[in-house]
Amino acid sequence: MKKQEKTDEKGVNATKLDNFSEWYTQVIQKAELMEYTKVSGCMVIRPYAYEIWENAQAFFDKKIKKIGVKNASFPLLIPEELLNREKEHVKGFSPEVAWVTHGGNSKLPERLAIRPTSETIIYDSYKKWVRSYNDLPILINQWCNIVRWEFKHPVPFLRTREFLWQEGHTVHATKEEMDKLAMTILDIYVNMFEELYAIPVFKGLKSDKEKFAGADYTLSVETVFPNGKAVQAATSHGLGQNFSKSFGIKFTDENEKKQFAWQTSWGFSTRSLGIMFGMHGDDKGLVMPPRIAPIQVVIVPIIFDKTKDVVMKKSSVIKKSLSSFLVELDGRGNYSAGWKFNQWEMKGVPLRIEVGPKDVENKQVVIVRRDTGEKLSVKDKDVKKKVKELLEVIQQNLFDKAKKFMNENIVETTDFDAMISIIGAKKIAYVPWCGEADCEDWIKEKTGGAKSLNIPFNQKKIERKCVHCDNPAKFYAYFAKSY
RNA sequence: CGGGGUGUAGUGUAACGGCAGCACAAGUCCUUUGGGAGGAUUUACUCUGGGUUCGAAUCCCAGCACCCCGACCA
Repeated sequence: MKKQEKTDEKGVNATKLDNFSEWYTQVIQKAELMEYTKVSGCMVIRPYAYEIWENAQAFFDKKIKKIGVKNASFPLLIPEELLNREKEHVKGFSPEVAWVTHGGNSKLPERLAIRPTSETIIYDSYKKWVRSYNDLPILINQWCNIVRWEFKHPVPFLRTREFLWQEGHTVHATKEEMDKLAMTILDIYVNMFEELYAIPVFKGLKSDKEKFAGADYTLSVETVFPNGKAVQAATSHGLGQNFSKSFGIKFTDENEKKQFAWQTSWGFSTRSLGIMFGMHGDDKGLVMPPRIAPIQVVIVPIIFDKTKDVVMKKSSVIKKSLSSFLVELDGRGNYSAGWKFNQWEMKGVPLRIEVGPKDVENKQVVIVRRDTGEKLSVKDKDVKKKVKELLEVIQQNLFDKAKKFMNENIVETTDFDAMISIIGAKKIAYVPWCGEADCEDWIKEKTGGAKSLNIPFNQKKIERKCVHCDNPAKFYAYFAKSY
Protein backbone atom coordinates (compact mmCIF):
# COMPACT_ATOMS: atom_id res chain seq x y z
CA MET A 1 0.00 0.00 0.00
CA LYS A 2 2.79 2.34 0.94
CA LYS A 3 4.46 1.59 -2.34
CA GLN A 4 1.27 2.43 -4.15
CA GLU A 5 1.14 5.84 -2.48
CA LYS A 6 4.70 6.55 -3.46
CA THR A 7 3.93 5.62 -7.02
CA ASP A 8 0.98 7.94 -7.10
CA GLU A 9 3.04 10.93 -6.07
CA LYS A 10 5.18 10.57 -9.13
CA GLY A 11 2.48 10.04 -11.68
CA VAL A 12 -0.85 11.66 -12.23
CA ASN A 13 -2.92 11.19 -9.11
CA ALA A 14 -6.24 12.44 -10.34
CA THR A 15 -8.43 10.38 -12.59
CA LYS A 16 -9.64 11.93 -15.80
CA LEU A 17 -13.17 10.72 -15.32
CA ASP A 18 -13.76 11.84 -11.75
CA ASN A 19 -11.87 15.10 -11.61
CA PHE A 20 -11.10 16.37 -15.04
CA SER A 21 -9.74 19.81 -14.09
CA GLU A 22 -7.28 18.42 -11.61
CA TRP A 23 -6.23 15.70 -14.02
CA TYR A 24 -5.70 18.18 -16.83
CA THR A 25 -3.59 20.55 -14.72
CA GLN A 26 -1.39 17.72 -13.50
CA VAL A 27 -0.84 16.13 -16.89
CA ILE A 28 0.00 19.42 -18.54
CA GLN A 29 2.68 20.10 -15.96
CA LYS A 30 4.08 16.63 -15.43
CA ALA A 31 4.42 16.00 -19.15
CA GLU A 32 6.49 19.19 -19.32
CA LEU A 33 4.19 21.01 -21.69
CA MET A 34 3.86 24.34 -19.92
CA GLU A 35 5.12 26.44 -17.04
CA TYR A 36 3.32 29.14 -15.09
CA THR A 37 4.86 32.60 -14.90
CA LYS A 38 4.51 35.63 -12.67
CA VAL A 39 1.85 37.07 -14.96
CA SER A 40 -1.51 35.43 -14.56
CA GLY A 41 -2.69 33.90 -17.78
CA CYS A 42 0.65 34.20 -19.55
CA MET A 43 2.26 30.82 -19.72
CA VAL A 44 5.43 29.26 -21.02
CA ILE A 45 4.98 26.80 -23.85
CA ARG A 46 7.78 24.33 -23.20
CA PRO A 47 9.74 22.62 -25.98
CA TYR A 48 7.73 19.42 -25.97
CA ALA A 49 4.50 21.35 -26.52
CA TYR A 50 6.12 23.79 -28.91
CA GLU A 51 7.24 20.94 -31.15
CA ILE A 52 3.62 19.89 -31.42
CA TRP A 53 2.69 23.43 -32.37
CA GLU A 54 5.42 23.39 -35.01
CA ASN A 55 3.97 20.20 -36.44
CA ALA A 56 0.54 21.79 -36.62
CA GLN A 57 2.05 24.87 -38.25
CA ALA A 58 3.81 22.77 -40.86
CA PHE A 59 0.62 20.89 -41.67
CA PHE A 60 -1.54 23.98 -41.97
CA ASP A 61 1.08 26.08 -43.72
CA LYS A 62 1.40 23.51 -46.45
CA LYS A 63 -2.35 23.41 -46.98
CA ILE A 64 -2.81 27.16 -47.28
CA LYS A 65 0.25 27.65 -49.44
CA LYS A 66 -1.28 25.18 -51.84
CA ILE A 67 -4.20 27.56 -52.34
CA GLY A 68 -1.89 30.55 -52.77
CA VAL A 69 -1.76 32.05 -49.27
CA LYS A 70 1.54 33.64 -48.27
CA ASN A 71 2.89 34.42 -44.82
CA ALA A 72 3.77 37.90 -43.61
CA SER A 73 4.21 39.73 -40.32
CA PHE A 74 2.35 42.83 -39.16
CA PRO A 75 3.04 44.97 -36.08
CA LEU A 76 2.13 43.94 -32.55
CA LEU A 77 0.92 47.42 -31.61
CA ILE A 78 -2.22 48.99 -33.01
CA PRO A 79 -2.97 52.73 -32.70
CA GLU A 80 -6.22 53.30 -30.85
CA GLU A 81 -7.73 55.20 -33.74
CA LEU A 82 -7.31 52.22 -36.08
CA LEU A 83 -8.81 49.78 -33.61
CA ASN A 84 -11.83 52.04 -33.32
CA ARG A 85 -12.57 52.24 -37.05
CA GLU A 86 -15.00 49.33 -37.31
CA LYS A 87 -17.69 49.92 -34.68
CA GLU A 88 -18.91 46.38 -34.04
CA HIS A 89 -15.34 45.16 -33.95
CA VAL A 90 -14.22 47.55 -31.17
CA LYS A 91 -17.35 46.90 -29.20
CA GLY A 92 -16.58 43.21 -29.22
CA PHE A 93 -12.92 43.47 -28.31
CA SER A 94 -12.48 46.57 -26.18
CA PRO A 95 -13.26 44.89 -22.84
CA GLU A 96 -10.18 42.73 -23.20
CA VAL A 97 -7.60 44.87 -24.91
CA ALA A 98 -4.25 45.48 -23.17
CA TRP A 99 -2.78 48.94 -23.80
CA VAL A 100 0.70 50.39 -24.09
CA THR A 101 0.57 53.92 -22.73
CA HIS A 102 4.21 54.87 -22.16
CA GLY A 103 7.52 54.82 -23.99
CA GLY A 104 10.10 54.90 -21.25
CA ASN A 105 8.93 57.64 -18.93
CA SER A 106 7.06 59.69 -21.44
CA LYS A 107 3.40 59.23 -22.05
CA LEU A 108 2.46 58.39 -25.63
CA PRO A 109 0.27 60.92 -27.44
CA GLU A 110 -2.00 58.07 -28.54
CA ARG A 111 -2.12 54.83 -26.64
CA LEU A 112 -1.35 51.62 -28.53
CA ALA A 113 -3.33 48.41 -28.30
CA ILE A 114 -1.50 45.11 -28.08
CA ARG A 115 -3.22 43.20 -30.86
CA PRO A 116 -6.17 41.09 -29.71
CA THR A 117 -6.51 40.20 -33.43
CA SER A 118 -5.02 42.04 -36.37
CA GLU A 119 -7.82 42.98 -38.76
CA THR A 120 -7.41 46.69 -38.15
CA ILE A 121 -3.64 46.98 -38.46
CA ILE A 122 -3.55 44.72 -41.49
CA TYR A 123 -6.39 46.41 -43.33
CA ASP A 124 -4.77 49.79 -42.95
CA SER A 125 -2.03 48.35 -45.17
CA TYR A 126 -4.42 46.56 -47.51
CA LYS A 127 -6.02 49.91 -48.24
CA LYS A 128 -2.71 50.98 -49.78
CA TRP A 129 -2.26 47.80 -51.77
CA VAL A 130 -5.63 47.59 -53.45
CA ARG A 131 -6.26 49.81 -56.49
CA SER A 132 -7.73 47.61 -59.19
CA TYR A 133 -9.26 44.18 -59.55
CA ASN A 134 -5.83 43.13 -60.81
CA ASP A 135 -4.51 43.52 -57.27
CA LEU A 136 -6.97 40.92 -56.00
CA PRO A 137 -7.21 38.56 -54.37
CA ILE A 138 -4.86 39.27 -51.48
CA LEU A 139 -4.16 36.08 -49.57
CA ILE A 140 -2.02 36.62 -46.49
CA ASN A 141 -1.55 34.73 -43.25
CA GLN A 142 0.50 35.50 -40.18
CA TRP A 143 1.71 33.31 -37.34
CA CYS A 144 1.92 35.41 -34.21
CA ASN A 145 1.05 35.90 -30.58
CA ILE A 146 -1.92 37.94 -29.44
CA VAL A 147 -3.16 39.22 -26.10
CA ARG A 148 -6.71 39.19 -24.82
CA TRP A 149 -6.94 40.33 -21.23
CA GLU A 150 -9.69 38.03 -20.10
CA PHE A 151 -10.97 37.87 -16.58
CA LYS A 152 -12.06 34.31 -16.35
CA HIS A 153 -9.43 32.19 -14.65
CA PRO A 154 -6.86 30.96 -17.15
CA VAL A 155 -6.55 27.31 -18.13
CA PRO A 156 -3.26 26.23 -19.72
CA PHE A 157 -3.60 26.21 -23.52
CA LEU A 158 -7.40 26.41 -23.44
CA ARG A 159 -7.70 29.92 -22.09
CA THR A 160 -4.60 32.07 -21.69
CA ARG A 161 -4.24 35.83 -21.94
CA GLU A 162 -1.46 35.55 -24.46
CA PHE A 163 -1.61 32.81 -27.04
CA LEU A 164 -0.13 31.78 -30.36
CA TRP A 165 -2.23 31.43 -33.44
CA GLN A 166 -2.39 31.98 -37.12
CA GLU A 167 -4.67 34.61 -38.58
CA GLY A 168 -5.41 34.65 -42.27
CA HIS A 169 -6.72 37.78 -43.95
CA THR A 170 -7.94 37.77 -47.51
CA VAL A 171 -9.43 40.35 -49.86
CA HIS A 172 -11.65 39.50 -52.83
CA ALA A 173 -13.47 41.21 -55.65
CA THR A 174 -16.77 39.43 -55.15
CA LYS A 175 -18.93 38.00 -52.40
CA GLU A 176 -18.87 34.61 -54.12
CA GLU A 177 -15.09 34.45 -53.96
CA MET A 178 -15.17 35.48 -50.33
CA ASP A 179 -17.74 32.83 -49.46
CA LYS A 180 -15.79 30.21 -51.29
CA LEU A 181 -12.52 31.02 -49.55
CA ALA A 182 -14.09 31.11 -46.09
CA MET A 183 -15.51 27.65 -46.73
CA THR A 184 -12.29 26.29 -48.21
CA ILE A 185 -10.42 27.33 -45.08
CA LEU A 186 -13.08 25.83 -42.84
CA ASP A 187 -12.62 22.52 -44.60
CA ILE A 188 -8.87 22.73 -44.11
CA TYR A 189 -9.52 23.13 -40.40
CA VAL A 190 -11.83 20.13 -40.38
CA ASN A 191 -9.21 18.12 -42.21
CA MET A 192 -6.45 19.22 -39.86
CA PHE A 193 -8.33 18.40 -36.69
CA GLU A 194 -9.45 15.04 -37.94
CA GLU A 195 -6.32 13.89 -39.76
CA LEU A 196 -3.59 15.43 -37.64
CA TYR A 197 -5.04 15.87 -34.15
CA ALA A 198 -7.35 12.84 -34.41
CA ILE A 199 -10.16 15.04 -33.15
CA PRO A 200 -13.60 14.78 -34.74
CA VAL A 201 -15.35 18.11 -35.18
CA PHE A 202 -18.68 19.41 -36.39
CA LYS A 203 -18.78 22.41 -38.64
CA GLY A 204 -21.42 25.01 -39.20
CA LEU A 205 -22.53 28.62 -39.12
CA LYS A 206 -22.40 30.64 -35.89
CA SER A 207 -25.55 32.40 -34.76
CA ASP A 208 -25.66 36.19 -35.14
CA LYS A 209 -25.18 36.53 -31.43
CA GLU A 210 -22.06 34.36 -31.41
CA LYS A 211 -20.43 35.53 -34.63
CA PHE A 212 -17.12 37.43 -34.75
CA ALA A 213 -17.35 41.11 -33.87
CA GLY A 214 -17.42 42.94 -37.19
CA ALA A 215 -18.17 39.95 -39.43
CA ASP A 216 -21.16 39.31 -41.67
CA TYR A 217 -21.02 35.69 -40.61
CA THR A 218 -18.74 33.23 -38.83
CA LEU A 219 -18.16 29.59 -39.71
CA SER A 220 -16.74 27.37 -37.01
CA VAL A 221 -15.55 23.92 -36.18
CA GLU A 222 -16.44 22.73 -32.72
CA THR A 223 -15.96 19.63 -30.65
CA VAL A 224 -16.90 18.10 -27.31
CA PHE A 225 -14.36 18.15 -24.54
CA PRO A 226 -14.15 15.21 -22.09
CA ASN A 227 -15.67 17.29 -19.31
CA GLY A 228 -18.79 17.67 -21.43
CA LYS A 229 -18.17 21.27 -22.41
CA ALA A 230 -18.14 22.30 -26.03
CA VAL A 231 -14.99 23.88 -27.43
CA GLN A 232 -14.64 26.07 -30.44
CA ALA A 233 -11.63 24.75 -32.30
CA ALA A 234 -11.30 27.21 -35.19
CA THR A 235 -13.25 29.91 -36.98
CA SER A 236 -13.46 31.34 -40.49
CA HIS A 237 -15.21 34.67 -40.90
CA GLY A 238 -16.93 36.21 -43.88
CA LEU A 239 -16.32 39.88 -43.14
CA GLY A 240 -18.42 41.12 -46.03
CA GLN A 241 -17.64 44.76 -46.80
CA ASN A 242 -17.73 45.90 -43.19
CA PHE A 243 -14.02 46.44 -42.85
CA SER A 244 -13.42 47.50 -46.44
CA LYS A 245 -15.89 50.31 -45.89
CA SER A 246 -14.36 51.36 -42.56
CA PHE A 247 -10.83 51.18 -43.93
CA GLY A 248 -11.46 52.34 -47.47
CA ILE A 249 -10.36 49.19 -49.26
CA LYS A 250 -11.70 50.02 -52.73
CA PHE A 251 -10.85 48.85 -56.21
CA THR A 252 -11.77 49.64 -59.79
CA ASP A 253 -13.49 46.67 -61.38
CA GLU A 254 -13.44 45.52 -65.01
CA ASN A 255 -16.19 48.02 -65.83
CA GLU A 256 -14.18 50.85 -64.33
CA LYS A 257 -16.52 51.10 -61.37
CA LYS A 258 -15.30 51.71 -57.83
CA GLN A 259 -16.22 48.89 -55.47
CA PHE A 260 -15.59 47.96 -51.88
CA ALA A 261 -13.73 44.68 -51.47
CA TRP A 262 -14.99 41.52 -49.79
CA GLN A 263 -12.88 40.04 -47.02
CA THR A 264 -12.33 37.00 -44.85
CA SER A 265 -10.34 36.33 -41.72
CA TRP A 266 -9.75 33.00 -40.03
CA GLY A 267 -7.73 31.48 -37.24
CA PHE A 268 -6.86 28.61 -34.98
CA SER A 269 -4.68 28.81 -31.91
CA THR A 270 -2.62 26.92 -29.35
CA ARG A 271 -5.97 26.11 -27.78
CA SER A 272 -6.01 23.24 -30.26
CA LEU A 273 -3.15 21.67 -28.32
CA GLY A 274 -5.13 21.84 -25.10
CA ILE A 275 -8.09 20.24 -26.81
CA MET A 276 -5.87 17.42 -27.99
CA PHE A 277 -4.21 16.86 -24.61
CA GLY A 278 -7.55 16.71 -22.88
CA MET A 279 -9.20 14.62 -25.52
CA HIS A 280 -6.76 11.74 -25.86
CA GLY A 281 -5.01 11.64 -22.49
CA ASP A 282 -5.69 8.96 -19.89
CA ASP A 283 -4.88 8.27 -16.24
CA LYS A 284 -1.25 7.57 -17.11
CA GLY A 285 -0.79 10.90 -18.83
CA LEU A 286 -0.80 12.15 -22.38
CA VAL A 287 -1.58 10.08 -25.43
CA MET A 288 -0.21 11.64 -28.60
CA PRO A 289 -1.69 10.96 -31.99
CA PRO A 290 1.27 9.61 -34.02
CA ARG A 291 1.00 12.17 -36.82
CA ILE A 292 1.50 15.12 -34.50
CA ALA A 293 3.72 13.49 -31.86
CA PRO A 294 7.19 15.04 -31.45
CA ILE A 295 8.45 11.55 -30.67
CA GLN A 296 6.66 8.65 -32.34
CA VAL A 297 8.77 5.80 -31.05
CA VAL A 298 10.96 5.57 -27.97
CA ILE A 299 13.47 2.79 -27.63
CA VAL A 300 14.22 1.72 -24.06
CA PRO A 301 17.19 -0.62 -23.76
CA ILE A 302 17.04 -2.99 -20.80
CA ILE A 303 20.55 -2.78 -19.47
CA PHE A 304 22.34 -5.47 -17.49
CA ASP A 305 26.07 -5.28 -16.87
CA LYS A 306 26.93 -8.44 -18.76
CA THR A 307 24.76 -7.73 -21.78
CA LYS A 308 24.95 -3.96 -21.87
CA ASP A 309 27.07 -3.75 -25.00
CA VAL A 310 25.01 -6.05 -27.20
CA VAL A 311 21.74 -4.49 -26.04
CA MET A 312 22.96 -0.95 -26.72
CA LYS A 313 24.31 -1.98 -30.07
CA LYS A 314 21.06 -3.59 -31.07
CA SER A 315 19.12 -0.56 -29.88
CA SER A 316 21.22 1.69 -32.12
CA VAL A 317 20.69 -0.59 -35.08
CA ILE A 318 16.92 -0.54 -34.49
CA LYS A 319 17.01 3.23 -34.18
CA LYS A 320 18.84 3.56 -37.47
CA SER A 321 16.40 1.26 -39.22
CA LEU A 322 13.54 3.47 -38.05
CA SER A 323 15.08 6.73 -39.25
CA SER A 324 12.00 7.49 -41.34
CA PHE A 325 10.09 7.96 -38.05
CA LEU A 326 10.64 10.32 -35.13
CA VAL A 327 12.63 8.02 -32.88
CA GLU A 328 14.36 8.57 -29.56
CA LEU A 329 16.76 6.14 -27.94
CA ASP A 330 16.65 6.50 -24.17
CA GLY A 331 20.08 5.25 -23.18
CA ARG A 332 20.25 7.09 -19.87
CA GLY A 333 22.10 4.83 -17.46
CA ASN A 334 20.97 6.30 -14.20
CA TYR A 335 17.25 5.61 -14.60
CA SER A 336 15.71 2.17 -14.30
CA ALA A 337 13.75 0.73 -17.19
CA GLY A 338 10.52 0.89 -15.20
CA TRP A 339 11.06 4.55 -14.47
CA LYS A 340 11.55 5.27 -18.14
CA PHE A 341 8.41 3.37 -19.07
CA ASN A 342 6.36 5.59 -16.82
CA GLN A 343 8.09 8.73 -17.97
CA TRP A 344 7.42 8.11 -21.64
CA GLU A 345 3.87 7.07 -20.97
CA MET A 346 3.35 10.36 -19.18
CA LYS A 347 4.59 12.10 -22.29
CA GLY A 348 2.29 10.09 -24.48
CA VAL A 349 4.79 8.62 -26.93
CA PRO A 350 2.68 6.34 -29.17
CA LEU A 351 5.05 3.36 -29.33
CA ARG A 352 7.71 2.04 -26.99
CA ILE A 353 10.24 -0.51 -28.11
CA GLU A 354 11.95 -2.53 -25.40
CA VAL A 355 15.27 -4.11 -26.25
CA GLY A 356 16.71 -6.52 -23.67
CA PRO A 357 19.11 -9.50 -23.61
CA LYS A 358 16.26 -11.93 -24.27
CA ASP A 359 15.35 -9.97 -27.36
CA VAL A 360 18.92 -10.02 -28.59
CA GLU A 361 18.88 -13.78 -28.18
CA ASN A 362 15.55 -14.24 -29.95
CA LYS A 363 16.23 -11.69 -32.71
CA GLN A 364 13.15 -9.71 -31.72
CA VAL A 365 11.97 -6.65 -29.80
CA VAL A 366 8.97 -5.94 -27.61
CA ILE A 367 6.67 -3.20 -28.91
CA VAL A 368 4.15 -1.59 -26.56
CA ARG A 369 1.22 0.55 -27.66
CA ARG A 370 0.52 3.66 -25.61
CA ASP A 371 -3.18 3.81 -26.42
CA THR A 372 -4.05 0.25 -25.38
CA GLY A 373 -1.02 -0.91 -23.38
CA GLU A 374 -0.82 -3.98 -25.62
CA LYS A 375 2.61 -5.69 -25.77
CA LEU A 376 3.83 -7.49 -28.87
CA SER A 377 6.98 -9.47 -29.63
CA VAL A 378 8.12 -8.61 -33.11
CA LYS A 379 10.93 -10.23 -35.08
CA ASP A 380 13.78 -7.87 -36.00
CA LYS A 381 13.10 -8.06 -39.71
CA ASP A 382 9.46 -7.04 -39.24
CA VAL A 383 10.01 -4.10 -36.90
CA LYS A 384 9.92 -1.31 -39.44
CA LYS A 385 6.79 -2.61 -41.12
CA LYS A 386 5.07 -3.20 -37.79
CA VAL A 387 5.92 0.26 -36.48
CA LYS A 388 4.49 1.88 -39.57
CA GLU A 389 1.35 -0.21 -39.32
CA LEU A 390 0.86 0.38 -35.58
CA LEU A 391 1.30 4.13 -35.84
CA GLU A 392 -1.51 4.23 -38.35
CA VAL A 393 -3.67 1.96 -36.25
CA ILE A 394 -3.14 4.14 -33.17
CA GLN A 395 -3.96 7.32 -35.07
CA GLN A 396 -7.19 5.75 -36.30
CA ASN A 397 -8.04 4.29 -32.91
CA LEU A 398 -7.69 7.64 -31.16
CA PHE A 399 -9.91 9.26 -33.74
CA ASP A 400 -12.51 6.52 -33.49
CA LYS A 401 -12.60 6.72 -29.71
CA ALA A 402 -13.01 10.48 -29.78
CA LYS A 403 -15.65 10.20 -32.48
CA LYS A 404 -17.60 7.70 -30.42
CA PHE A 405 -17.39 10.00 -27.42
CA MET A 406 -18.58 12.94 -29.48
CA ASN A 407 -21.51 11.03 -30.92
CA GLU A 408 -22.55 9.80 -27.49
CA ASN A 409 -22.51 13.34 -26.22
CA ILE A 410 -24.70 14.91 -28.84
CA VAL A 411 -28.37 14.32 -28.18
CA GLU A 412 -31.16 15.36 -30.52
CA THR A 413 -34.47 16.55 -29.14
CA THR A 414 -37.44 18.77 -30.01
CA ASP A 415 -38.59 19.21 -26.44
CA PHE A 416 -37.34 22.06 -24.27
CA ASP A 417 -37.51 20.21 -20.94
CA ALA A 418 -35.49 17.42 -22.50
CA MET A 419 -33.03 20.04 -23.73
CA ILE A 420 -32.62 21.39 -20.21
CA SER A 421 -31.81 17.95 -18.87
CA ILE A 422 -29.41 17.26 -21.74
CA ILE A 423 -27.52 20.45 -20.92
CA GLY A 424 -27.73 19.56 -17.24
CA ALA A 425 -26.15 16.20 -18.00
CA LYS A 426 -23.22 18.04 -19.63
CA LYS A 427 -24.09 17.04 -23.14
CA ILE A 428 -24.70 18.85 -26.38
CA ALA A 429 -28.27 19.36 -27.48
CA TYR A 430 -29.15 19.26 -31.18
CA VAL A 431 -32.44 21.08 -31.55
CA PRO A 432 -34.73 22.84 -34.00
CA TRP A 433 -34.36 26.58 -33.57
CA CYS A 434 -35.78 29.86 -34.80
CA GLY A 435 -32.34 31.50 -34.80
CA GLU A 436 -33.45 34.68 -33.03
CA ALA A 437 -31.00 36.40 -30.71
CA ASP A 438 -33.45 37.03 -27.87
CA CYS A 439 -34.62 33.42 -28.03
CA GLU A 440 -30.97 32.44 -27.66
CA ASP A 441 -30.70 34.68 -24.61
CA TRP A 442 -33.71 32.96 -23.05
CA ILE A 443 -32.32 29.54 -23.78
CA LYS A 444 -29.06 30.54 -22.16
CA GLU A 445 -30.83 31.75 -19.06
CA LYS A 446 -33.17 28.79 -18.68
CA THR A 447 -30.54 26.14 -19.31
CA GLY A 448 -28.02 27.69 -16.96
CA GLY A 449 -25.60 28.93 -19.59
CA ALA A 450 -25.98 27.00 -22.83
CA LYS A 451 -25.13 28.91 -26.00
CA SER A 452 -25.57 27.98 -29.62
CA LEU A 453 -22.41 26.41 -31.02
CA ASN A 454 -23.19 26.34 -34.67
CA ILE A 455 -25.75 25.52 -37.33
CA PRO A 456 -24.84 22.70 -39.75
CA PHE A 457 -24.88 23.45 -43.47
CA ASN A 458 -27.20 22.07 -46.13
CA GLN A 459 -30.07 21.17 -43.86
CA LYS A 460 -33.36 19.88 -45.19
CA LYS A 461 -36.37 22.10 -44.73
CA ILE A 462 -37.95 21.42 -41.36
CA GLU A 463 -41.59 21.74 -40.40
CA ARG A 464 -41.32 22.26 -36.69
CA LYS A 465 -41.55 24.83 -33.99
CA CYS A 466 -38.45 26.20 -32.34
CA VAL A 467 -37.43 24.10 -29.34
CA HIS A 468 -37.94 27.06 -27.08
CA CYS A 469 -40.37 29.64 -28.50
CA ASP A 470 -43.47 29.35 -30.66
CA ASN A 471 -41.86 30.59 -33.85
CA PRO A 472 -41.21 28.14 -36.64
CA ALA A 473 -37.75 26.61 -36.57
CA LYS A 474 -35.46 27.62 -39.40
CA PHE A 475 -32.88 24.91 -38.83
CA TYR A 476 -31.33 22.53 -36.35
CA ALA A 477 -28.51 23.91 -34.19
CA TYR A 478 -26.12 22.64 -31.53
CA PHE A 479 -26.37 24.11 -28.03
CA ALA A 480 -24.11 23.50 -25.02
CA LYS A 481 -22.12 25.11 -22.28
CA SER A 482 -18.74 25.91 -23.65
CA TYR A 483 -15.19 26.88 -22.81
C1' C B 1 -14.52 41.07 -12.63
C1' G B 2 -18.13 38.74 -8.52
C1' G B 3 -18.59 34.40 -4.93
C1' G B 4 -16.02 30.17 -2.41
C1' G B 5 -11.35 27.57 -1.25
C1' U B 6 -5.90 27.16 -1.00
C1' G B 7 -0.72 29.17 -0.50
C1' U B 8 5.59 26.00 4.05
C1' A B 9 12.50 23.31 -0.07
C1' G B 10 11.75 21.59 -7.14
C1' U B 11 7.07 18.39 -5.62
C1' G B 12 3.90 16.52 -1.62
C1' U B 13 3.14 17.23 3.41
C1' A B 14 4.03 18.42 9.24
C1' A B 15 4.97 22.14 13.25
C1' C B 16 0.26 25.30 20.72
C1' G B 17 2.10 32.58 18.91
C1' G B 18 8.37 30.21 21.11
C1' C B 19 14.95 26.01 17.50
C1' A B 20 10.92 25.15 10.58
C1' G B 21 10.80 19.08 10.23
C1' C B 22 9.73 14.59 7.10
C1' A B 23 9.24 12.03 2.32
C1' C B 24 10.18 12.17 -2.72
C1' A B 25 13.03 14.87 -6.38
C1' A B 26 18.02 17.02 -7.43
C1' G B 27 23.97 16.64 -6.95
C1' U B 28 28.29 13.21 -5.86
C1' C B 29 30.07 8.03 -5.06
C1' C B 30 29.08 2.69 -4.96
C1' U B 31 25.74 -1.27 -6.19
C1' U B 32 21.61 -1.68 -9.80
C1' U B 33 18.12 -1.72 -14.39
C1' G B 34 12.16 -6.74 -18.38
C1' G B 35 6.91 -1.75 -14.81
C1' G B 36 8.63 4.30 -10.94
C1' A B 37 15.63 -0.05 -7.29
C1' G B 38 19.12 0.18 -2.65
C1' G B 39 23.09 2.34 0.46
C1' A B 40 26.34 6.54 1.78
C1' U B 41 26.67 11.76 1.41
C1' U B 42 25.41 16.95 -0.03
C1' U B 43 22.14 20.95 -1.29
C1' A B 44 17.51 23.34 -0.69
C1' C B 45 11.74 25.99 2.25
C1' U B 46 7.41 29.59 5.40
C1' C B 47 4.05 33.67 -1.84
C1' U B 48 4.90 39.37 -1.51
C1' G B 49 4.22 43.90 1.34
C1' G B 50 2.38 46.05 5.66
C1' G B 51 0.39 45.56 10.79
C1' U B 52 -0.37 43.27 16.00
C1' U B 53 3.41 41.05 19.44
C1' C B 54 9.16 40.55 23.62
C1' G B 55 8.51 36.89 19.69
C1' A B 56 4.51 35.40 13.54
C1' A B 57 4.60 29.80 9.03
C1' U B 58 0.71 30.45 12.77
C1' C B 59 -3.36 36.37 14.33
C1' C B 60 -5.07 40.97 11.22
C1' C B 61 -5.00 43.93 6.44
C1' A B 62 -3.62 44.43 1.33
C1' G B 63 -1.57 42.43 -3.02
C1' C B 64 -0.22 38.21 -6.06
C1' A B 65 -0.79 33.14 -7.67
C1' C B 66 -3.41 28.53 -8.06
C1' C B 67 -8.17 25.52 -7.74
C1' C B 68 -13.78 25.45 -8.02
C1' C B 69 -18.39 28.18 -9.53
C1' G B 70 -20.60 32.36 -12.27
C1' A B 71 -20.95 37.32 -16.39
C1' C B 72 -16.80 37.66 -21.63
C1' C B 73 -13.60 34.97 -25.57
C1' A B 74 -10.17 31.28 -29.64
